[in-house]
Amino acid sequence: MRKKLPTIREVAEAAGVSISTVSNVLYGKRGFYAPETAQRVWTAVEQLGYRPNHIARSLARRHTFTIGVVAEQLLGNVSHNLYFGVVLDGILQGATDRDYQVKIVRVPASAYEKAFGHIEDGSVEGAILLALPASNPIIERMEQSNIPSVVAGSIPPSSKLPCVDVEDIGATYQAVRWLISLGHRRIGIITGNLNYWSARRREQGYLMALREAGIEPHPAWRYEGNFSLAAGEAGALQLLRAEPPPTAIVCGNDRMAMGVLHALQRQGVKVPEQISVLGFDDEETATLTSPPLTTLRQPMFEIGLKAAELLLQQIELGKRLQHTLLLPAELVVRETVAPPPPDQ
Amino acid sequence: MRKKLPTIREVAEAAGVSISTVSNVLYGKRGFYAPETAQRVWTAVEQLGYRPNHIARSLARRHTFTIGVVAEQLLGNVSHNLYFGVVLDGILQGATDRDYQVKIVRVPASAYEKAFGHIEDGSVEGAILLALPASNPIIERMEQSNIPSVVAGSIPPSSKLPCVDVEDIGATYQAVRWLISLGHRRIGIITGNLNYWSARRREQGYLMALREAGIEPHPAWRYEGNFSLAAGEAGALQLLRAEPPPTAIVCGNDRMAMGVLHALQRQGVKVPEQISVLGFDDEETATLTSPPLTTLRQPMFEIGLKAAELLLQQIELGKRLQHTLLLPAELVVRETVAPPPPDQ
DNA sequence: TAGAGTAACTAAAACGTTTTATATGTTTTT
DNA sequence: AAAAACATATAAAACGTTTTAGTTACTCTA
Repeated sequence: MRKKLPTIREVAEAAGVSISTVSNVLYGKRGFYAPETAQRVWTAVEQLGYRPNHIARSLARRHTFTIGVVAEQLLGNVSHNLYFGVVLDGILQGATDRDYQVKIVRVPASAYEKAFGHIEDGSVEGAILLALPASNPIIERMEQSNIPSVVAGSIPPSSKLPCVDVEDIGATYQAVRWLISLGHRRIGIITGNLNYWSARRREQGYLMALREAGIEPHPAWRYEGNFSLAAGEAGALQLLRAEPPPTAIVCGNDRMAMGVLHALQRQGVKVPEQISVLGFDDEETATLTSPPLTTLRQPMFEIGLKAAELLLQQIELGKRLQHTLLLPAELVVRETVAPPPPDQ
Repeated sequence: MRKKLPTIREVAEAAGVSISTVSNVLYGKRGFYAPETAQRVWTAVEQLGYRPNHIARSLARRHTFTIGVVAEQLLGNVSHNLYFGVVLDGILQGATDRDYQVKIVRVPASAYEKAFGHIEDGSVEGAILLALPASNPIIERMEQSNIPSVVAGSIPPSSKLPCVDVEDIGATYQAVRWLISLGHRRIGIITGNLNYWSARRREQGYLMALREAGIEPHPAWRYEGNFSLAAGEAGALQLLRAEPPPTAIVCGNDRMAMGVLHALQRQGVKVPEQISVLGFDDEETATLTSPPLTTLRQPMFEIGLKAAELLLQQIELGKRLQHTLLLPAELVVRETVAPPPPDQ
């Protein structure tokens, strides 16, 4: 079905020159050619619709101009909502800006060896590990290999790989400090899936702020969720059963915060009068909850963009940069946070 | 930085055989080898950690085992919410199932020629056009080329390309018939961005049902949106100003339906008592609106999966299949639709 | 007027594979 | 004992480029 693409040989023939001439004319630089010759080459190229074969070029130049993106899954049960899509978009931007192409490989933990093959088969000059859960063996595999790599999002702290992420700890720490300054003392947390280090880090920031204020975190104020709506609802119900219940709930992401809001509303608990709620991400629909969600905005697109840039830098410099870039999160104040109700 | 990967030549040397022997042993089939020789090859492979270079193989076999995914952007202003991510996940699934790799190329309408180069450079055996707006010149470009292609989602009806999509027209038609059967006569619509044919088709289904029931669509009951929250809000406000206003509003997607719900609530309009609202997509958060959104569920993952399968079929059969696969949408009845209020 | 220099172009090697055609022994058949 | 068949292995061409190292034919220079 597919017509064979014209090759450089056919162009050379059509223009009555050698193939080296074609190549040299096409990419300038080497050698000097008579304008008339160059013209003949160009018209032959035009006429045949010639386009250099990327595979052959890659082989000859030992340069594929392609990076890989490694993700466990773009979406699924552990709904990281739109995170993957947006970060990926940033990566794509960063790569195409520098004329790199992007191959994406899905790495189910169960088939990581096969997936790793798609990375280590010479088709890719480097890879971005996109928000992988700590359980995925591909992380260690990539570390051992000497393929230039950058992590975007969640990364185990043990990893030596350069990384671009949001400033989870600091952002949560600051936000919880703010809650404390409003008068909250009983502050609960619904974490994301702890298999993701971002979830752990957000909890860490929360704990830092609590400890700093001399508040002992209470186990009944903690629920281990998984970033899903349902986890938010379940978590809210459980935290409500604590005696006394928390006056504020910080959530590992917006999705769970929405679940919390929903559950609280059904229980007749007023937000923010009785309980304050804090999200993370700033999804588009965070403006739509009632009341609108106060949350920490994560610069997803930029994470992808910067990760791509950092990777390309490494590739071009030819050495591993030990670099960690933490982008700030922005506190977006809406209406789910207020001072706690007066104690009775 | 990156150690050179071991080549087949080094393996051959280590095993004391020729490179043809290594290749033949590795991929079985051709020739017959003494078990002892084969063993030597395998251990050499093992020891050196040899992995065939995908680029070189592609060149030699005239087969890249790679497909391209062409999208304008994964997300952005025209927030197609999580659509791209989920469909892409399906594509990835379908491709990896058959051991194909996936290259993804972003095609801003402004730079479509350059992007097209990434597809027509021989690096890809076929392409999936992912939910492109009609305005993107890449569509026509792909049609003219003879690269096997499949459209996933939105496609202009003029296109001859095989396509996998949700059954936009039928689903909307049925749903609007249902509204009519409940007693609605004044039914409004907030369309998606008409640059996307899916938006047009949904409107078409709506019009079919209206005309069939002898209802003349009223221009004041129509708002041209763009799939965004804000468009939903704006649309609702405009439709409310009609005299008389519609008793039901069908929306081009859930995002806009959420905007509608929000605006209606602010205006003190009761849903579904005074106005019914219908969405499209069934996002996870559709359960969370108040009241929970009645909507048409679109099988996004499956669209991607089937598109990939169809493309691989075409590639392997070597001919263009003139196939259009429309997957059914499922009506998910929640609480935003009810019979219209009695006329006064 | 020989050598050096230069302008314009090209042959051939290289990239790392697959695959076709062939070589080299050994065994079996006639 | 020659021919055929078989088992095992390999040389070399091919894939479509880039790039290195030339070559050829002029034109200067001394």
